[in-house]
Order: sequence, then structure tokens, then C-alpha cells
Amino acid sequence: MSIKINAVKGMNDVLPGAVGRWQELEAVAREVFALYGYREVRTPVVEPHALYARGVGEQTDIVGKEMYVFEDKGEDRLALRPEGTAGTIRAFIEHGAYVDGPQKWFYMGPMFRRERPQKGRYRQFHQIGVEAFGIAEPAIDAEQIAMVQDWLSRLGVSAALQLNSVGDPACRPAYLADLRGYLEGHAGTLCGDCRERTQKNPLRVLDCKVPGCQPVLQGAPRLLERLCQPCREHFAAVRAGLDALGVAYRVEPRLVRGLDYYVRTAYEFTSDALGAQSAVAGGGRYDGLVETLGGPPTPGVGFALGVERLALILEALGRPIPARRAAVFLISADAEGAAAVLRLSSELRKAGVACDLDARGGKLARQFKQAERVGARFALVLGGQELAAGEGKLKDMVTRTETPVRLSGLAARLREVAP
RNA sequence: GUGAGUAUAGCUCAGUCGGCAGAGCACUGGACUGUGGAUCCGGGGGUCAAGGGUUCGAACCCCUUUACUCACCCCA
Repeated sequence: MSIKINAVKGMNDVLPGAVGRWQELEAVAREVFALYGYREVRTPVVEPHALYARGVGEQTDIVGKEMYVFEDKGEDRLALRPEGTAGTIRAFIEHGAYVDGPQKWFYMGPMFRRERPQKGRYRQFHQIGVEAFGIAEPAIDAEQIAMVQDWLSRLGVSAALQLNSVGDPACRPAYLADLRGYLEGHAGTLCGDCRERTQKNPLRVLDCKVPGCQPVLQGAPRLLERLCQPCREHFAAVRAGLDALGVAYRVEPRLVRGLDYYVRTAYEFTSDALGAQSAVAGGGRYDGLVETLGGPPTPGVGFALGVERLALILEALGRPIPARRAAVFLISADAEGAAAVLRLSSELRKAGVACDLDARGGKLARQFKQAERVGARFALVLGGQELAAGEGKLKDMVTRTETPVRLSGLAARLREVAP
């Protein structure tokens, strides 16, 4: 070997032995999303830098310090997408999809953020997300949250739902000003981080875990008590919707989302199987965003789920990784058998029976070992003896019993015993 | 960006006081000339992360660097 080349830091391989877990959760997502009327959209992994600067917000950590930005031959300033909503909205606007009334879209794919990797957080990570455009009513917020719940339950995962309202442009600015004033008044008793956050993102201060800060935070003004009437009604309706749909949640007044565009509904599904990065999915409403990005005023709600994190939860639960295996492994006992095996494999595959064989040939023992390794349900031995009789020896790899079978009609028989 | 921990075979890890580089699993061959799970016997596989220093002698002690992991920040 010459110089060894490894994967880029924070970017991981998902090998064949593990990829079944991803396929399972993706398959369930597609199934569930279809039940709720969401359709898939695929957008580029690279977008103009300006899309995120304007859409996600210059002052967010994501745009400010985590994005992969590069010049395309010195002409355009591009970025690897750090999240999926902005690009989806760009496509929504660009293709005039808003003329067709409300739209429910979903996407799945890689996102990129240049952070220090740790458990459940990677530089290339994968999100499955949905966006519902054109519906201002709280019913869609509730339906969407219920859909996440539905998806997770079908996977046997239970995650705690935390719900909050972060207000809107009518009530949040005044609240933030008050909160900042209050925090500045108590700056002396706050930790260094909090004094900084007071200016940068005062809502974050409320989430501080430093014991010394707690007394000040207890007395801080609360956003939920300062919501304007429309926000208050919206939040109440979302809660009523969740109750009607049988979704349990906890109101978490300190829940803040890291992206600037959220208004009103904000929520997060968390799991204690994840270590420090406990959020498996997060989302909320972003009513002004389509307009910010140059489209007509269009309300929107969406969420994104971390695929690596969900896979981590499934692993922690000890869930087996589903795998698609060959129904039958064809084994040749001699040269005659080898030729027959090749013909038979073609026939079986045409008939839709998954079969495999050891292209190396060789001793029976080795071929059986390979059959074992690939997890084939049955092994079929073919040699001169068998061919002369027009049959093969079918061995059940689990019970280890062997019975002669006619070669004609084999595909139909295999579909019966190894569907 | 900050902090801590770790680094020995493909994987998981031992390695005592500084004295020839080890185990289990995996792989491979045989015992078993047409049969995979067990058992037994054999085989291949190492820049002990890299570089420097101390020493008669370094996987082990010292310095530097790198990588990985976890955590902070923040987020999926």
C-alpha cells in the first residue's frame, strides 16, 4: 500500500452491514409521508451562498461559522447546504409551485456543517425533512408533529416531544427588548457565556445550566406570557390539535431553535439514547421565510430529522438490522454442475428469485461456507449425479436437512418456501 | 474555536520492573476426495499513529506532531 487516504473528518461511511438500518427508516418514512400526502423533492447539495445568508440568517452559528463556502472558479460564491429548508423554498419559488395551492413536500439527503464532530454530530450528516407550504392554520402544525410521532412509533422508537411558541414579528421584538433589558440589569450575577448571549441571542440565556444563573432566570420575563393574541390562539390551537390526535407533549418555554426563521410553533423530539446531542428531530413554523427569499407571502411549517441520530437510537434499542438475503445459494459439485448452476441462476433471477453462487467455484465446503456467510435461506447442490436425475439437492440452511427437488418448476417452489 | 481522553494485527484488547510482538474473534489451509454452525491441528497478517530524545537496550520514560473519541459552544 502507498499513502493511505482516509475519509474526511466528520464524514462517515455506512457499510453494507449497517446500511439496512438506514434503508428501513427511509422506507418507513416514505410510507408514512405518503399516508399524509407529502411528495418527494430533490434539490442540489450546492446552492448560492446568499441563499443561506438571507434564509437561515447571517448571525446564526450555521451561517456564521459552520458553512462550507467556496468559490466556483472565482465566479460564484457557493455553499454546501447546511440544512434543507432554504433550498427547498428556493425550488418552490423558482418553479412557481405556489400557484398550485398548498404543497406538502419532503426530502432526504446529506447536509454539511463544519463543526467539531462528536457522538451524533458529523460534518456530513443526513436529514429527512418535510415542508408544508401555504397553510397558515395550526391544524397543519399538529398534523405534521403527529406524523413524526407516527413515523417514530412505527420504528418502535419513543422520543419525548417538547413544544413551544417563539412568538412572531408582532410580539417577539418587544419581548426580546424587555428580556435583554432585564438580563443587562442582572449582568453581574450571570456567567460569562450568558453575558455574551444577552447581546447575541437572549433567548439562549434562558436555557443556561450554570447554577449561579438560575435565580436570575427564574425571575426573567416569559415569552409564553407575552405572546400577542394571534400567537396565543395559534399555540392553543396547536395544543388542542395534538390532544385530539393523541400526541403527548410537554410545553418547554425555554425551547429555542437555532435558526432565525422560526415563528410561533417550535418543537423538538429528544431521546436519552443519544448522549449530549439529544435532539433527534426538530422543526417549527417559518411564515415569513418564503417572502424573505423572494417569493409571494406564503406560510410554511417543517421539520428535519437526523438520520444518524435515529439510527443511533435504533442501535441502542438493540434492534436487528434488516437485510435482504438470497433465497437460495447455488452450489456446484463438479464441472457439469458449474455450467448448470450458471444457467439455473439466470432462470431463477428472471423468475424473481434472489439467488447467489460462489463464482470462485472450488470445494463444496467452501461454497457452503459462502452460502452461510451471505445468509442464504437454502442451498442447492448440483452435480453430474443430480443432473442425470433432473433434480438437485435442496438443503435447508437452518434445519440442515437435505431433500431432492425437481429442477423443473424450481422457481415456483422456491417462492413458496422462501418468499 | 476551547477542554479532556485514547492510539499495539482486519475487529476487540492484553503487554508486569525498560529486556525477542501477544490473545480472542475474523481470514485461510487441513483433519473430512460431494456438504456450512461444533471440535482439533496448522498458516498468513505489525513502521506498537508519526518524528525526535534518554538508554547497552524503548510498545513502555521525556518532548513535538497527527489522528480518533467524548464534552463545551451550537445543533439534526
